Amino acid sequence: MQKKSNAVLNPNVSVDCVIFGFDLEKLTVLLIDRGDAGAEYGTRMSLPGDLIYDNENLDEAASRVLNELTGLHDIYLEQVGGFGDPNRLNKETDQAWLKAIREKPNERVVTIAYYSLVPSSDFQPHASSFAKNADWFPVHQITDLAFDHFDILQTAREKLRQKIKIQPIGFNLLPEKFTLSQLHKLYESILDKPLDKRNFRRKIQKLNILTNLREKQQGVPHKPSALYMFNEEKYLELMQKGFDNFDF
Amino acid sequence: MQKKSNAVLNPNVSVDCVIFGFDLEKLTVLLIDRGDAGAEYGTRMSLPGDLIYDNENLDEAASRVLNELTGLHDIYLEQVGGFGDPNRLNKETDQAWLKAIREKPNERVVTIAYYSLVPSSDFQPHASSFAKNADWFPVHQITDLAFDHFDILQTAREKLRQKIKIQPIGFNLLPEKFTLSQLHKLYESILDKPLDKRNFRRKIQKLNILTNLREKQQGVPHKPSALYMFNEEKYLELMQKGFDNFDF
DNA sequence: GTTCTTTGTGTCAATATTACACTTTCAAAT
DNA sequence: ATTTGAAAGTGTAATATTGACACAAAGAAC
Repeated sequence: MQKKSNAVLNPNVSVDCVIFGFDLEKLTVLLIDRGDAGAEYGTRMSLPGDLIYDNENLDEAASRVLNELTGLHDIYLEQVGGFGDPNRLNKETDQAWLKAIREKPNERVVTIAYYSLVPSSDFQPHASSFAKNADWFPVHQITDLAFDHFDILQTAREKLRQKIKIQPIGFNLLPEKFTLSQLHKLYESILDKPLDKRNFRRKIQKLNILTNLREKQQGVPHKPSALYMFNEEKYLELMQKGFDNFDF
Repeated sequence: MQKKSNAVLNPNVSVDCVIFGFDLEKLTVLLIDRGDAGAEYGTRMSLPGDLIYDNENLDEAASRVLNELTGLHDIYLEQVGGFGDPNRLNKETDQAWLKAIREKPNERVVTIAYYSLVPSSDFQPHASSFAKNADWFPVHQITDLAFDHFDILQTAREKLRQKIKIQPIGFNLLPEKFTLSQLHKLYESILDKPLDKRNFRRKIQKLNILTNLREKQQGVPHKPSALYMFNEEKYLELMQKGFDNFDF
């Protein structure tokens, strides 16, 4: 899934990825610091993205961008949609930067945005040899980004909110073993509103898609929590019975 | 909103529109018959679409395509997403047709799909001077289309199903005055499943977004139905109170 | 053993959902 | 004028879901 031999970049179409993570407290996004001097901090940061190759489809292009940045494979990916304002690349600071990296910096580029869900534990920028200028940022702290990426981010958050009400994809953001409190916080972070603890637990338990590992957290300075796993089998059963609403 | 002066077509990006209608019985789609001899009936039909101009954004391009075909303005439009398989235009019959109409028939084209909702009464192809080769087809009858348009259609139907559970956009498919039975059938057509009459009525009435016009149908050979209008004001009130689920 | 912190649990009232059948009103036909 | 056919319109009871709410239990740190 690296750059393909003989493949040519299409000058008019790119993909951009909103890579969501969860630090067990807040929803985060993986951003790249372009490091250009002219731009202010906010607009210096951008989503990872690239022009597409002429022999790859859009999902493949998004997977590639994700893989080139993080080294990860088989990550949850969902399309957000196309963004194609004719002036989306025309901010001065963005133009300066494009001139440095693109053969044809003035081409109009329509981008297809994706979001992906990565267990933060699977990718720690500082420990990795990839992507020295990439890092996780809490979504709440982000107020501006390069190009139209802030807009893309907000749209991706909205899609994620919608999606999680229909499918329990949140598990893709958690380590394999997790506590109900972590899951609770994750739902609150995504939906951006508080959820009653007891009601949340009742509801998620009734779905019957969690396996209680009968294991406890170790070394926490308070009552240790039970650990759970997502049970894909039971989830698929549930879906077959025609379920379509998690509705938290 | 006609072709813009000095504007140039982008060879790599198009829009395609899934234009939904409702004949008061079934959900329909506006398709174009390319009329090419080589292709079988199904694959001869396509969604209306066009390459984008370099100075218009994606929504504008979709509105333009819709307007050029139907003459209509201010129509409900929603993006479905990007479709970009490298081989999406490579079926033989499609290639033959592209050679007849495009300057560069072999260019790779990524398309951004939209769906729109049109009250069928607002556009009758036969009565119109536009689009002599376009017509409404019941979505259920469609088994194949040109390019990847069948795939696009199915994705658009799914998006519409999702959307109507969250926002009462169905009114865009009905004439200004409509009966509860028509609304009922519309929901059944979109969700593709039967809904209990009494429960449907109770639920939609409780939302309190309909105005009873205190008028009756004329000339029907059975008990005439009361006529209703969608009340946008009350709908906006409802939304502000933080409502997000119609869930039929 | 005291303190701090987080886990984990139940009930009740209000609301929402589901399943289900008969009467009414009109036009058309006789 | 009466009958017929066809769709409109209406209520209830049983069940399930939601939302609001508070305190005891478990462990680590001191």
